[in-house]
Amino acid sequence: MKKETLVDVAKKTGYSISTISRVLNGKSEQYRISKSATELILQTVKELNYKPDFVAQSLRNNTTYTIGLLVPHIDNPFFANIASVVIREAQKYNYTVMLIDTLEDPIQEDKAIDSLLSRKIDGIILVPTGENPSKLETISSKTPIVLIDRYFETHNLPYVSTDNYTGAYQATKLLLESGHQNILCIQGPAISITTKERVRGYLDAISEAGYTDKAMVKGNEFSIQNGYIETKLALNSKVKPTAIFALSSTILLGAIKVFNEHKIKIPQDISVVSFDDNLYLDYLNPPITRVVQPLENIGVIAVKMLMQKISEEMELHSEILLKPSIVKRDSIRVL
Amino acid sequence: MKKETLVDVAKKTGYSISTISRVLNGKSEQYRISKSATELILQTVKELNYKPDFVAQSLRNNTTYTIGLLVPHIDNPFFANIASVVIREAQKYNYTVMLIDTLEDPIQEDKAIDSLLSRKIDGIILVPTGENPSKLETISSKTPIVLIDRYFETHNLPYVSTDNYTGAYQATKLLLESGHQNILCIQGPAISITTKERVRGYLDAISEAGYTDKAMVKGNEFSIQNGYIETKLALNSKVKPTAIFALSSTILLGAIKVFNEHKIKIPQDISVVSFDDNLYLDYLNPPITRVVQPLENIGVIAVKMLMQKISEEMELHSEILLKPSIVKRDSIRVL
DNA sequence: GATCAAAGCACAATCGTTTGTGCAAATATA
DNA sequence: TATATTTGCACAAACGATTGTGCTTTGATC
Repeated sequence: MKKETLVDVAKKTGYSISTISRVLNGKSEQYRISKSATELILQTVKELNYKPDFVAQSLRNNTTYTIGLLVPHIDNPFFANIASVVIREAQKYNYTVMLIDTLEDPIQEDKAIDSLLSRKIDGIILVPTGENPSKLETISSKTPIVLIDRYFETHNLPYVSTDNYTGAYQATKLLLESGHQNILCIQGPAISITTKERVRGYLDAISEAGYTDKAMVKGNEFSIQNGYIETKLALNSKVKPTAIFALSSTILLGAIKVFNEHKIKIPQDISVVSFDDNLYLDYLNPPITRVVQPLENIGVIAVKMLMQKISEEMELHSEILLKPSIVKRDSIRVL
Repeated sequence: MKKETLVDVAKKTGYSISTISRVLNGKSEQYRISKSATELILQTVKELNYKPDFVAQSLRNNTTYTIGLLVPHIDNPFFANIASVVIREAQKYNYTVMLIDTLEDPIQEDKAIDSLLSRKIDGIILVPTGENPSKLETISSKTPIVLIDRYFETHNLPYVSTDNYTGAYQATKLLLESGHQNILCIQGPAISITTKERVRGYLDAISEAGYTDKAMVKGNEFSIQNGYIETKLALNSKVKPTAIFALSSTILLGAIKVFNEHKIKIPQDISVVSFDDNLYLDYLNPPITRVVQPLENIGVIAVKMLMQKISEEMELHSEILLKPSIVKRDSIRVL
C-alpha cells in the first residue's frame, strides 16, 4: 500500500517511465506504443493501484485543476448556497474548490488571493469585498477571475449577478399597486453595488408612481441590528411607513423583532417585502413576500464562464445579470 | 510581473539558488550564510516580489498545507456553519481547505477521498456518509483523519461530535417535567449514530419517568417531508401525542407545516422541542425550544486535533463528545 | 543483400523547490 | 611558514511527473 510511482510501474513492466506516462495519457498511438505494451501497462497500473501524483503533475503541467472561491462569510446562507452550487458544478469539470472566508475584509481577501496564486490555482471565483479592483484586474490577465454577486461597473472584470434593479423595482411596484405610498426602504452598505442597484429600482418605481417626495431610504448594513434600529426609528417618526422593503433577510428579521416587541401584526398593521430567500420565510407568521435571487444559475454560469476562460475558449458575454423572481406570500395588505 | 523563481533571484544577486533557498527558509545561520549575503538576498526578493511556488514546495516537501473537508450537504446550514468554523480555524494554522460536497453518497465520498489523497492533502476532516469505515481506517494510518458529527463507535477513528444522548435526554426531560406523557419522537435515518444516540436519550428519559409503554419513535429521515408525514399520521392516530420531539430542524418544519394546515397552535394545542439551532427559530410563532449543538467548538477542536496529528505531537484524547445546550423558548405548554 | 522507412521505445531535460555534501578561501593555530 | 579550522557558499541529486528527440530493431522494397 505504499504510494506507487511511475518508476514502480516501469520496473514491474520493464518499460521506461516515459512509455508508462504516454500510455496513461492516452498517447499510445501518437507515440506508437504497441498494443501489447499498452495493455500490459494498463494492467499492471491497475494491479499496483497506481495513482498519479497530482502535485507532480501540477508542477509539470502548470495546472492544478483547482479553483479558489472567496466569499465574505460562509455562514451567511446566501453565500453558503452559492458555494454549494459552485462546488458541485466545479466537481462536474473535475475541479476541486479551495474555499476561503474573507470575513468581509479586503486585507484578508488580498492575502488569500496571494496564497491561492502561489498555490497555482487555475482560476478564481470571488465575491469582492473591497472597492478597488485594480489588483484584481492585473491578476486577471494571468489567472482568470469571475466575480459573483458584487461587481465593478466601471471596470472590465467579468461577473455574474442578479438584476437587483429589476428585483427591487418589481417588489416596490407590488407594494405600490396594493396602495402603499409611504414605503420605507432599509438598505445595506450604501457603497455596495447590490444596495445601490436595489435602491435605484426602489426609487424609480416610487417616482414613476409620483411619490418621489415620499421616498425613504435608511440604514447602512445587511444585519439584524440595522433592520431593528431603522424600524424602531421609523415607528417613532412623524410619517409612519405603511410598508417596509427590507433589502436583505437579516434586515427583515430585525424589523420583525421590533414588530414582535410592539405587537405589530403583518400585514394588518404593516406590510413587508424582503430580499433573498430562505426556507424559514414560509414558516414565519405570515409567510413573507420576497425577491428571490437565482442562486443556482449564478453558480452554474459563474463556473461555466470560469471554465471557458481557463480553457481559453471563446468567451461568453461576460457581464451577466440574471432576473430574480418574486415569491408572493401573505405579507402585503391591500389598502 | 512574470513569475519570478529562485533562479531569477540567484541571477540578480549572483548567489546560487541553494543559498537563496536557505536564506528564505531562515537557515542562514545553520549554513553560515554571511549577513551581507542574507540581507542582499532578502532585499532583492522583495524587489522582485518573488513568491515561492507552492506546488514545487509541496512536491519537494511532501506537504501541501491543505486539508480536505467533506460534508454531506453544504447547503445544509448545520454543515455550512461547521465548514465556516473549520475554514476559519484552518486559516489560523496557515492551512487552506478544499471543501467537498459528498451529497450524502458514499461513492462520491470515496472518489473525493481518492482525489484528495492524490492531491497530497495533509489531513482530512470528514462527516462520513457510509456505514463502513474500513477504507477510512487504512487511509488513516498514512493521512490523519478526524470525523465530525458522525462517527463509528466500534472503530478507532478519532472524532468530535455532540453528546446527542444527553441533549435528547434533557429535551425529553423538559417535556416530561411539564407534564407531557405522550411524546412523539420523529427521528432521522435509523442507522445514523446521531439518530441512535438521540433516540436512546429520549427512551431513557421516558422510561425513567415510567412511561415506557408510551414511547413513540417514528420516521426515518432528516427532512421536511418526513416531519410532515409523521406529524400528519400522528394526528390521525388513536393516541394523539401532546408533544413532539423533532430530531432536526427540518423535521420540525415539516411538523409546523401540518400545524398550520390544521390551525393547530403551539404550545396551546401541542408542545414542541427541536434539535439544532437556527436564527429563524426565534422568529417563529412562538419561538421554539431546542437543543443546540456546540458547532463552534466542534470545528475548533476538530481542526486542533487534526493539526496535532499532522505534526505528530502527542495526541489529545481523540473521541470527544461535547455537551449541547438547551435554549428554552415558548413552545412547551405546562400541562 | 543493401537501402530505407516505419515501428517501438528509451534518454534526458524540465517544472521550482530543498538539502546533503564538497570545496575554496579566509582565518586561526602551532 | 605550514597545517588545521572555520567561513561561505556552490554542485547536484532528489521530489514525480511530461515530452522532444534520437536510437535500435523490424519489415518492406528493389
